[in-house]
Amino acid sequence: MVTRTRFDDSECPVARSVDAIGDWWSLLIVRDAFDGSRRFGEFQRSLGVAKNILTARLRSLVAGGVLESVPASDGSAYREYVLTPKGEALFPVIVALRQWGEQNFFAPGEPHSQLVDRRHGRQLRTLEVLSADGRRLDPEDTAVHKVADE
Amino acid sequence: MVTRTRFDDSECPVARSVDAIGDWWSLLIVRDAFDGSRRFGEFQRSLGVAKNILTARLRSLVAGGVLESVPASDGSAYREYVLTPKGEALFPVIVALRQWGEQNFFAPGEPHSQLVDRRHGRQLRTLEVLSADGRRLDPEDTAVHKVADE
DNA sequence: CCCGCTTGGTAGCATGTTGCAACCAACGTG
DNA sequence: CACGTTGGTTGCAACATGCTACCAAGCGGG
Repeated sequence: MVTRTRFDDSECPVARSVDAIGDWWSLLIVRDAFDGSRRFGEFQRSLGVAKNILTARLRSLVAGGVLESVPASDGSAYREYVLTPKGEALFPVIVALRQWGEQNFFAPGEPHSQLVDRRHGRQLRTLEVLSADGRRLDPEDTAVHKVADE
Repeated sequence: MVTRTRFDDSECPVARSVDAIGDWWSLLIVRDAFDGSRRFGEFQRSLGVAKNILTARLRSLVAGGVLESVPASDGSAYREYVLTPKGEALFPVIVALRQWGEQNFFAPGEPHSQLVDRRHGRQLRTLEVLSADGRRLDPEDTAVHKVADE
């Protein structure tokens, strides 16, 4: 039952996101959810995480509105964990992490799982940060505009 | 001295990224680095993290090639921590987390720090996952293509 | 309906990690 | 050259993690 936020500078959206996700395991759970995992056992086998940890993480993701616990799709009495719309909105986060990993932690030609366009089976385009008028922005082209309720 | 990776499924780029960053504090350090923080004390004041933790995180980020320790820019004998190219490549990750936070954890009109285009001071466009030919992709339009060295 | 296997957990304990506070050395400034 | 600042290190207490054992509720077959 975590009520207090870990990071005090929570007017920053990045800190709130980080706090809402919880920990790295949670992020990998979300990744697996995007890949089609739904059942407790699927997550557990895929991640190799201890069951009590998985229990806690699933619960906190449900509490945070990222996952939702629904009746199993196969008609059994068990439950499944599926992404809510809020959880689905994490898609760019996962993709960004994936692309960063692909580009920085694999030797050329080293095998790794790949996220592809289902329609043509081709790799995705690398994510780009764009301005309102569509220019590509690098970190130095941006600034943090403090506060301002707008 | 962490040699072993925490997550065994490390043929997955997401897991490798997560492992390279280390923990959430590290990600907030990177965020602050994008915002212009360079000195130990700046990170410490901005994050409110214990100094021993900050020491450890800075070291592991340097070891991981995300940050680099350089002589201070003001001519003093102190050192500064700046993003390497690999660290700068985390930009989309931070932006994605920021946008997710903005869109899901703030009431409309609630104040929060904002990342803007330095040229016009306007908000950024929301990140989009695109196929090679430029179509916008939702999670269900993609699939994980297992292994395959290519 | 009963027996055994699977699923989805909980409980207890050892170990690792975090956070806090105190301390400290090197730097910088008057 | 004395004193505040910067950038740490050390030790310890508290908490989180991971492992293993255990367990109850499905569920399937005979």
